[in-house]
Amino acid sequence: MIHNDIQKLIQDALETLDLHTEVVLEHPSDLEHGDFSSNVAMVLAKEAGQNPRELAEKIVSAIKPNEYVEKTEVAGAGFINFYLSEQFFTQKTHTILQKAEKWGASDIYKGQTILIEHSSPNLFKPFHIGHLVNNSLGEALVRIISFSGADVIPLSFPSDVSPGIAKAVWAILDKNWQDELTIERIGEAYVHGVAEYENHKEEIDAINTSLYNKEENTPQWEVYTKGRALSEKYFLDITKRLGSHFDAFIFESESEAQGKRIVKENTPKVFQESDGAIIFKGSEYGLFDNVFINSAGFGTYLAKDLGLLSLKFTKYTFDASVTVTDIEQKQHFQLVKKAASLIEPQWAEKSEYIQHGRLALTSGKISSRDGGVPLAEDIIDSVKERALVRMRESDRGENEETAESIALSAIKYAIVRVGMGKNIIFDLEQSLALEGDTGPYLQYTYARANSLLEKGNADTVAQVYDRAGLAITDIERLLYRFPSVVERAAQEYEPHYIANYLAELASVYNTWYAHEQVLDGGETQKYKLALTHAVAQTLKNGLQLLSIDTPAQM
RNA sequence: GUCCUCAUAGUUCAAUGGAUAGAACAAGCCCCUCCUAAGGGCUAGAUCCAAGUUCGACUCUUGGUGAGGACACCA
Repeated sequence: MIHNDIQKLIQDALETLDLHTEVVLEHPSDLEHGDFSSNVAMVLAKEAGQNPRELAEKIVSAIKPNEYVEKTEVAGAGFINFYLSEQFFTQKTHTILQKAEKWGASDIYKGQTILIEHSSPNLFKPFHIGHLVNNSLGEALVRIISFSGADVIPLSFPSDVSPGIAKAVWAILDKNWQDELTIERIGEAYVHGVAEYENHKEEIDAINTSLYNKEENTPQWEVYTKGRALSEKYFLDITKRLGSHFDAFIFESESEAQGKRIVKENTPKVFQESDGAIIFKGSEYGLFDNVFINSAGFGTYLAKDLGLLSLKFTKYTFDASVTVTDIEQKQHFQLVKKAASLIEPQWAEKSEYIQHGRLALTSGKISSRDGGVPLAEDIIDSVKERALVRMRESDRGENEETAESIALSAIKYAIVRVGMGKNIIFDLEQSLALEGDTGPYLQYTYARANSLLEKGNADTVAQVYDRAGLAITDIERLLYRFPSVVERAAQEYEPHYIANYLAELASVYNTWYAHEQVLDGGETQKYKLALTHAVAQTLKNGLQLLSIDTPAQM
């Protein structure tokens, strides 16, 4: 790795000067400042009693020459900047083309099995805009961590028993929809049930009890099984449309039974009885008290999540369990994890709960079937329509499949470009635009590059070494960084590093494209095509990690 | 009330304790008789407030202010 090589060069230089510190090496934020930069001189200046710039000069003159380093210079307050050589970049372009779809992969998680839980639906409730956030980030993490060498098991945890479901089931019966049930009607029924709960409390609670107890051969059970099947199919359809698949499902009904058992077995050791319910005194650990088993005898979502955690361990063997959820559940999971640690320490040690921000809407131009939160499908369809309009206006014509891919890319990219913890403001007009820092911009850049490759006979580029005098481009200064960006995203569970990197790469390439004619028939054409190919490959691999397609044309 | 997040151009987001805080959208202007104008170029515009730590703070600490969330039988 070039990073380690340069680190070693500095380390060796420091030793000859009898200086000792950890060498921090980073990419300067500005490409003008070189390819790598170190602040060692500034760190050491005080204890060495020297001016940072003078010390930096001394270190620089002690650095041995290296074939991949063109020049080393002192800049700013005492930074030592490294400029890589033409030879390095030329070889790198070749490496990228050789590695092809493996370019950017690493083995940092090699030998590890990681369970990633995301996109857990509430059956009987529609898949709305919030689920899009969870799915996009969850799916990106699945792909990134898997590309980094882990064996990933994507898992979903559908809620199939809850008072909310009882409300929907009651409403279906109330509206007499059981014989002609559709997914739309289930959505409407849920809204109706919630609204009518206070007026039909006893009936609905009775249905809830009967569903928790799995009382078959009742009208509600029949409606429930029918609705549940429809809901599951709907979930599988929408997640498939979004590009996700799951290797495992654990249902809440199962985790509720398991969680209840564990809570009872650990009362009063870990849990206490209080007002007819069983609670965990989180307040003794700086958290808060809350109910695990309610006074009706059913596990709450705390018991369900505890049960889920234990079921993961009985069903699978893994090194880490990662759960992707909304930030509003942060304290909920702290409580679950604390209780788990008191029962079986490894449950807590091996589990990690990561949160993404909440999603808020600014302008709500998209119609919503239940009048509240916009549904995932409505949003996708509405962006897709925009893409189709754009296609009609251009001379390349309409393409249904490409429009779908563009719509998904606009939505996913808007979500995934933002850092994990932060709330996401969805301005449907702006976030889902098709221009600027968007998914379609990256796809467009790819399609453009692809078009050049087709015209320029790209088959030969894999053998290209000779840059025919072409000066080092900013494109190359970014390209070789891709694997380290992926690695950082994988280690920190932060897909947005990849999104931002790809946007920067695309921008630099587009600038170059506007000033340089690739297919000029001259000496440099081959290398320029090789570069184009390397950019296309990097965009493709990176977008793939974000679950965004790269249409050949658009 | 207690606890947890967050606060950067008009807007939506970037920025491993580093250099002149970087983009995009919106605004104004320019570029298709050359490879995809969903593109490129130029102009203007920001770190909530106050202390502190540090050679260096958007970033760390403390105290404010503002927004969102969690806090007993919904998930």
